Amino acid sequence: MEQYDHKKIEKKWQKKWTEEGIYKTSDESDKPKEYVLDMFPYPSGEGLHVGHPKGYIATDIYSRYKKMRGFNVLHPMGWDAFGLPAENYALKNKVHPRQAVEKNIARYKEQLSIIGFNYDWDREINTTDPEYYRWTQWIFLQLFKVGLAYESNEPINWCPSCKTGLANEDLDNGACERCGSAVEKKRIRQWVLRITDYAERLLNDLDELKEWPEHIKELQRNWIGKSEGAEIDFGIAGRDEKIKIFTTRPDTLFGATYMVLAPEHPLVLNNELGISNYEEVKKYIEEAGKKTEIERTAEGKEKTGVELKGVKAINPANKEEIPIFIADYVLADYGTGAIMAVPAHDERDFAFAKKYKLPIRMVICPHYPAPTCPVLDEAYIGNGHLVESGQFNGLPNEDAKKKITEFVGGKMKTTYKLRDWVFSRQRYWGEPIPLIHCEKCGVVPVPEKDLPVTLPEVEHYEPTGTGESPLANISEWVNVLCPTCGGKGKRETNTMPQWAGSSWYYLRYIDPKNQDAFVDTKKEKYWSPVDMYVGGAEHATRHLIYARFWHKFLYDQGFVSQSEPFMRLKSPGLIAGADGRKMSKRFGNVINPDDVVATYGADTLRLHEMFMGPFEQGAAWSEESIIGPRRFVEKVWRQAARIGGTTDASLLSKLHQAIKKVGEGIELFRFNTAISTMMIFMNEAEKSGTIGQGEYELFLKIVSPFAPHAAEELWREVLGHKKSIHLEPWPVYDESKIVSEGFTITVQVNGKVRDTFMIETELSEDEVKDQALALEKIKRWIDGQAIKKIIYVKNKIVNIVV
RNA sequence: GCCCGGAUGGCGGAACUGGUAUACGCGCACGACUUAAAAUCGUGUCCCGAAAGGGUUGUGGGUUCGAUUCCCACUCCGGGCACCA
Repeated sequence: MEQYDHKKIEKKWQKKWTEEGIYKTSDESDKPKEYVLDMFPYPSGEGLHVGHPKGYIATDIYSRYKKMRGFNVLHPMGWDAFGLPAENYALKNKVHPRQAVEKNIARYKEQLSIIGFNYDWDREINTTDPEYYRWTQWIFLQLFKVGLAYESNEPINWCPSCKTGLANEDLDNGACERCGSAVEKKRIRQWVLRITDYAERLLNDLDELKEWPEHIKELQRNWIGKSEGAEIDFGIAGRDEKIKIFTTRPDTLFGATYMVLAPEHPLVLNNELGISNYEEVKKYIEEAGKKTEIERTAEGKEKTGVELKGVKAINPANKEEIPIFIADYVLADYGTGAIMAVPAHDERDFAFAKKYKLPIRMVICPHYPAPTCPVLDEAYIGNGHLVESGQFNGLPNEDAKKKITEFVGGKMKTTYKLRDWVFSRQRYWGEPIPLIHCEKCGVVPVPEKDLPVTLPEVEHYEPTGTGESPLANISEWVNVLCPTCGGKGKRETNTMPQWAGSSWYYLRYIDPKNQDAFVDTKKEKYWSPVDMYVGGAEHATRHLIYARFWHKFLYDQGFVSQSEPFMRLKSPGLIAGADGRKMSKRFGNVINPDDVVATYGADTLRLHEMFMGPFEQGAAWSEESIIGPRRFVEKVWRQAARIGGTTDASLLSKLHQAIKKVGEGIELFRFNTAISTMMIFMNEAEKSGTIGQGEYELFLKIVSPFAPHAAEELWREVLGHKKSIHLEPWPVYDESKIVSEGFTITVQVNGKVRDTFMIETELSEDEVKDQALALEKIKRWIDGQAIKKIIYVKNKIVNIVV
């Protein structure tokens, strides 16, 4: 038998598996289905580093295992290729984004293929393929039809020097990352999706996702940020206008000693209140407008504000006239953009009141009845009973919330942090939004039969400088006839964000070539939902919320059969560079999987990444320890030459333990311990010398998901099997073969281990205790002291308390 | 500031529902094979101690016959969110 040489076998089998089509998925099967999905990558120009495949290796092992367990498995891969990264890469390298994407995809695919993944490439999808984005556009039209898409003027980050909109990500401390100019807010016409209509369901249905990690669900809950409170109108002294505020603490209304509006509050912007110091106010508004969100929200920032002179608000609870301020710590787009300030019971209001010497009135006392209310040196935000609150005095504050709200004619109201989803970009490289602006009919959807609205070829795909998409410059594309009235119309020139294509791609894999529908209903019913979804935790809030939103919408429209898309979710911990920092070209710590495969082989890379530690935990790359998994593969290889005779009972026992534990480990994504179990078996096998062929084959099968190439080579070339090991059933372990070699009883005195002894078979409690007490060492430790009690844990421990 | 993780030998980590802490791997040391080296195999490897024994899972307390595991307080590290009324 030849020596193990990964270079001789890995490419060979990858080719053969493709030729034999062993990874083809059938839509018709009596088997139960299992849909195993990776978050698809966007093919950047940098190529894969060694951290990227971690999740793919896990799903590869998992899906191979599920196939062996008799499931019909769907395990596809594709490309999320629209969006800024691809566009920026193209701009930088002076090629068309399409060409850049094609090149990068080819590179990614090659890199993935040499690791030996079992994707069904017949189902490959690409979000930039018109046959794909046709359906992305179609889904948008369905949203539009029911009123979930609307136009609105939304603020964006605008770099006045580059003349382009910037994502938060492209900001460097409030300035443009590229040119360093201060970034402004600019309002621009945008398409927005009403995701907030789904806030309550997106929140509640998290409870049904039993197999999602709790911390990811928590992230989503915080992102949705439900809070229950009240909306209350404050009058303005001597005027008819009212100012609506939102508060979660209507119980503290009597303690409201001033009011704060966001600088962008419409009543202030339009100077509708007769403010006497408007010049000063205007200046503050301008200052606030210049600041980025980052500056406005910096930690521990001193509160600033300006009083609106000549105007007073009326506290509706006690009719007191109170001053009104504007301050940038109040945000225009949360709640109503106005608050009542209760300095005694809110930390921010407290800090502000101290600075501007405003009255602080305590209306909730922790101890009731309090002889006097203590002087506060910080806000009291806890519970208590009401004081100085008229007829509500003495009520527990929780009970007072509703009562006070009703008393002043307010209403209880739920708000969410979640904001509607700004769904347009003024960029070239995205799906065109399939709408036409008609002079007569307004906004008209492109008829479904005319989809896709394809991206036209342009000479310049750089941003235009006007804030409009480059598509706006192509008049022959923009000017069209209105599909409704036949009159003059103009195409919408905004494109969709990268999130669009990734919000439904998992459905397209089910039926990737369907020309008549985004997915066939029957196939969708069979494959949905995704059973196992693996991808980075950085997508916990955005991608996973957007996809859940679209899925629920499609469910409501009757297009899909399940209300949630992803049943089980796992996030791989990040693989950092050897220096402990994030792998990045910038730090020069990037390890390319191609190099690792060339040196050690794909099987070793796969084992190593899974053996590094718990799957969901991060780890630094270490080239030093990869030799361990490599030695393991070599041991398995060498053992094939020692097949013959029989397998002794102890090795047989280890084998069945391994079958059991490896299966459980894969199910639970505990690959590191699964691998150590296999190593233990191999060590034992080496010691015993020979192994029966049947037993060796069983072991090869459990190794095969981890090291598919070596296992296949041994199975077919060395052992002479005709069909692939990857089509074999998973071995059934035999509990009776897992023979125990007796039990080691630990004897403790007062909880400290003093001795151990073996019992061959299970004995009665009294017999074990007698044996323990008879031990010489134990006798010495007890040394005539009175035994208070003896605790016995079956087959494990005797603890003698003296 | 808030939320979520985490802290175990020289290093990565293991320990099922509270029951012998340090499995497995790396590294290191010694030995076998070899003229030699590599590879491989074997033995050892938490700390103190000659031994008996004692100590040890970030720190300090608690519950328990018994705590890496449960509870309280704190320190440090990683991630997320951020003046959300």
